[in-house]
Amino acid sequence: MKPFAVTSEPNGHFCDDCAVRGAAVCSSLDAAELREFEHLGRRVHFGSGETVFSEEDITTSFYNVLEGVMRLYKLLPDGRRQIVGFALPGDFLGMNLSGRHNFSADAIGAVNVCQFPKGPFGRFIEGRPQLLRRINELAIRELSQARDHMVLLGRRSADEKVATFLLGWRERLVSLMGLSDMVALPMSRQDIADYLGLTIETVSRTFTKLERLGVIEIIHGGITLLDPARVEAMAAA
Amino acid sequence: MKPFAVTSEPNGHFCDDCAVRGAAVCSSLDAAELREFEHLGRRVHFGSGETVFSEEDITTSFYNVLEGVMRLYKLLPDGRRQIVGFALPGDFLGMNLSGRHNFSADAIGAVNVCQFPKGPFGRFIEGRPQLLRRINELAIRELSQARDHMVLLGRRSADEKVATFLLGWRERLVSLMGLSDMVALPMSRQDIADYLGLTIETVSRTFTKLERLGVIEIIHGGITLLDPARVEAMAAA
DNA sequence: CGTAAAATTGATATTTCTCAATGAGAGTGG
DNA sequence: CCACTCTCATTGAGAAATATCAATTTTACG
Repeated sequence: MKPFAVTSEPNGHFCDDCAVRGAAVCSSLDAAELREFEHLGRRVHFGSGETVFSEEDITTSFYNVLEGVMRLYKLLPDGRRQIVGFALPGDFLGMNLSGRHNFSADAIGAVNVCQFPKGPFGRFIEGRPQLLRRINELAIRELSQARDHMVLLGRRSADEKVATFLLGWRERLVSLMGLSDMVALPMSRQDIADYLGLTIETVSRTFTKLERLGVIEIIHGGITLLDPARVEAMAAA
Repeated sequence: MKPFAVTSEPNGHFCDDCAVRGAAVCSSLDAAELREFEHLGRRVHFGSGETVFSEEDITTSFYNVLEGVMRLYKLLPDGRRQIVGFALPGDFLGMNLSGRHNFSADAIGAVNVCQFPKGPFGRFIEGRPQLLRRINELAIRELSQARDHMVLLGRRSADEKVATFLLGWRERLVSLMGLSDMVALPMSRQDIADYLGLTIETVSRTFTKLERLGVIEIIHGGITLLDPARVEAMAAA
C-alpha cells in the first residue's frame, strides 16, 4: 500500500519548469537562491490514497505540493476523523514545533510534491529571513483559514456548511483552473463529510437537496453551480 | 462602553518587571534589544468586557497579553458567535496578512496588554530574524491548537467537548498558577458554549451532569476536578 | 462482465437545540 | 442593611436537526 514512491528527476534543474515556482515558498527566493534551493529538494510522486506522512511521525521532511490534492486530517482513538484541510499546489506542509507532524496527509488522486529534508532546509533558511518571512505568511494565512473553519464547524448548519464548502473550494481552484461554475470535487463524499463535521449521508442528502432546488447540478467528479447567488445566500447567514 | 483606556507607565523601563518577559515574543531578545524594544510598546489597560480590537478593523497595533484573559471570536452576520480561542499572558495578538484583524478580541475581566504600533514594530523585526522566528513559532503553535480545536468542534460529543475543555484549560493555567485540581473559569457559560460550538443550556447541563457523576464540583468562579482520571477518560474518545 | 466500493435514499433514533420558567449572585439605591 | 433589579446560570419540556441503521443504486475497476 505504501511502496517506495517514485522519484522523478533525482536532482538538479527542475525549478525552471515548476508550476508553483511563483506561488509557493520559493517565490521569496531570487534566481541564484533558487538554483541552490533546487538541489535541496526532490520531486516525489504519490499514488491515489498513499500516505505522505502520518500524525506523530517524526518530521524528517517538509513538502511543497506541486500537483494534485491531499487531505490533511486527524484521527481520534476510536477512528473518528476530522479533515483539517485540503492541500493544493503551492501549499507548504510539515512545519511544527514538536518535531512530529501534527496531522496526517494523504494523496487524493495522483500527487507530486517537492520534498525537502528537514536538516538542510532548516540550514538553508538560516541566513534567509525572506524565506522565513514567506513561511510565516503561509502560516498566518492558514491560521486565518483555520479560524474560519472553526466558525463553520461550530456554528453553521449542514446546509450552510455544504454551501460554504462549495464556494470556498471553487475559490481555491480559481488560481489553478480559473473561475468556473463547474467545480471539480476530487475528494469523496466521506472526505467532505469529515471536513465539514457531518456524516456522509447528510452530505449526500444536502447535495441532492441543492440539486432539487435547482441551485447546483451534480456531475461526474464535481458539481456545477446553476445559481451561484443563491448558493452564496445559503452560505452567508 | 469603550472609553480611552488607561495607560500606565507611558514609556521606559517596564520590561524589567514584566511578568511575561521570558515567555512572550520578548524571550527571543537579548538585554540590549529588550531595552530598545520596550520603548516601542506601551502598557494599556482594558476593563472587563472592553473590546481591544474588532474583526475587520485596520490593524494598527500588535498586542502582547500581560495580565488577564481575553476572548477571541468571530461573528456571523446574524449574530452567531464562535470563540476561536482565549488569550492568556504571553500570547501575542494581531498578526495578519490583510492588514485587518481577522477576529475580535475583548477582555474577560481586567486585562493589561503591551501594545506595539504596527509600523515601528515591523521595522524592529526587520533586522532581527530571531524575533521573526519566535513569532513564527507562536503562529505554528496556534495553528496546531486550531487544528485540535477543529477536531473537537467537528467530531466530539457535548460531553467530550466539555471534558476536553476543562482539561485543556487547566493545562493552560499550569504555567500561570501551577497545576491544580481547582480550575478557575473566568469566562461565562456563554463563552464556553461559543467556544465549544454548543448552547449555554447544553454546557450548563453537562456541568451539572459531571457534578452528579461526582467527577467535578462546581465552585464559585470555576470547578474542582474530583476525579481527573475519569474526566480524562470522558475526553479521550 | 462481475465484484467491490462509493453514493444515494429511506426509516428511525438520538443528540442537541429552542423556548420557557425558575433560581442564584452581584451591584445599587433607599 | 435590605429590598430591588439585572444578569447569569440552571432546569424542564418539547422540537428540530443530524446521526444511525439498513437497503438500494450507481460507479469504478480488475
